[in-house]
Amino acid sequence: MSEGFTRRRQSRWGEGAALKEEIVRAAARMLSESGRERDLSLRAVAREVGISAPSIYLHFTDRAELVATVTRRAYERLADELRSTWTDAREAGPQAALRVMARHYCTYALDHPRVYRLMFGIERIEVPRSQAASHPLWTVHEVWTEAVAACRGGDEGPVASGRSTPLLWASVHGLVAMAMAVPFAADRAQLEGMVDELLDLLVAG
Amino acid sequence: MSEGFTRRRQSRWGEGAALKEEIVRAAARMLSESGRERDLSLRAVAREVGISAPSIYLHFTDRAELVATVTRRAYERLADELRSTWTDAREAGPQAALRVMARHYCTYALDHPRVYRLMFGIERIEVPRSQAASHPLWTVHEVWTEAVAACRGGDEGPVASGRSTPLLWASVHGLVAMAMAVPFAADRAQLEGMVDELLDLLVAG
DNA sequence: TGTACATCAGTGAACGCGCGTTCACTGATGTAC
DNA sequence: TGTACATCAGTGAACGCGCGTTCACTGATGTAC
Repeated sequence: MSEGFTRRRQSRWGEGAALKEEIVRAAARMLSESGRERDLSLRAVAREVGISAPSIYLHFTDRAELVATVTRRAYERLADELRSTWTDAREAGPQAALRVMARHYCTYALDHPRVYRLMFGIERIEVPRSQAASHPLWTVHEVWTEAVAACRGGDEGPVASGRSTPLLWASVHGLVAMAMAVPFAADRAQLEGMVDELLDLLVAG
Repeated sequence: MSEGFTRRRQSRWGEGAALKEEIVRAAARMLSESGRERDLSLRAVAREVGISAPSIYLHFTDRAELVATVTRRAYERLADELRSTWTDAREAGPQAALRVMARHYCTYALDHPRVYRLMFGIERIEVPRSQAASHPLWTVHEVWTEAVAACRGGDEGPVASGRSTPLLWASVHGLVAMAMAVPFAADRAQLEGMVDELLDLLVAG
């Protein structure tokens, strides 16, 4: 708290919660953008917002709660983007819309690798059974399910009915995750081609 | 370096390199097993081996080099396991062998999540073009390619020839990575079922 | 067989770092009279 | 309109932690004579 650093103005009475919003947004921004920090540190977030580190404790019980909040937002945002992409492309027919949506999914992942990693990185954050049903992951799942269902029309299709969504989603995830894991810059055009091919095979037109 | 802690015996002359091997093995073990540490720390590895932390610098220039060495080993080991699985199952026919191999791939990932994450986590470690060709990743790729080629026989099949290996591998990766990312314990039987289904579609029998 | 010396394989203590978190506090904003 | 007080929104300094890394060193193992 010393040198050229713009300190945030204190909120007015009753508006203390505004800071909570600023904290979450700053954390999300830091993950999306440069993300200089190894992970997401309270002190770095505080610096970004222009407050002292302990102020975060006015709104979050600990680091884990902040991370959980940011993660939940990320799921919701991804689901929103997918849904609107799909809705917008809907008039071109379900297959085409699904294709556009899957591409958008990849773009989102490639554009926000740290955020995507927070959601789908290989590091399970166990959750009690009671909370599992309300996990924000399901909002993303729901969008995929709707899109896939619209394509299948009835109950036929190359994949058994209950499995087609997870199979499709996980496969697309695999393509983009592998592209991001491999130690060379991702070739987006090639990735798109493979996603298209995958869709052709899994939800035959 | 204080309490009940068994210190390693010093190597004899000319056998200093033995320690290097011990360090790498300890690091790999720690990743495979409990992995209490957030990541892999030099001090934790030193504790495990029974040496002082600075001793690591006798064999590695820095932390990054140790991690790189462990990672390279992991790729090689995965490739070895896949190759021998495939070879062993070969007599049952290429399709069946590929299936067994893909299952083994999933088992490896589920059994060594931290190691798998080191190899294929969503965190690109950029590498200069010159080293890209010799990246240990290719040893794994090679095994998949051979297995897929054996299944396709000629040039026909549902997927365009050059893409079938990456498509298949990345999709299987997606299934297992998603199973590991989701906040509930993975259901191995269900995963196997999906892998089978995927193989049926991508390398039609 | 004994002793001085070279070399190898390591160690202990310390550095500065950023971290999550706690604590007693300050200062700004509002309210009662 | 002024003043004492309550309450809210935040802060500064400190804690203990484990980390990667550097440095000057020690002690064991071998060799020359």
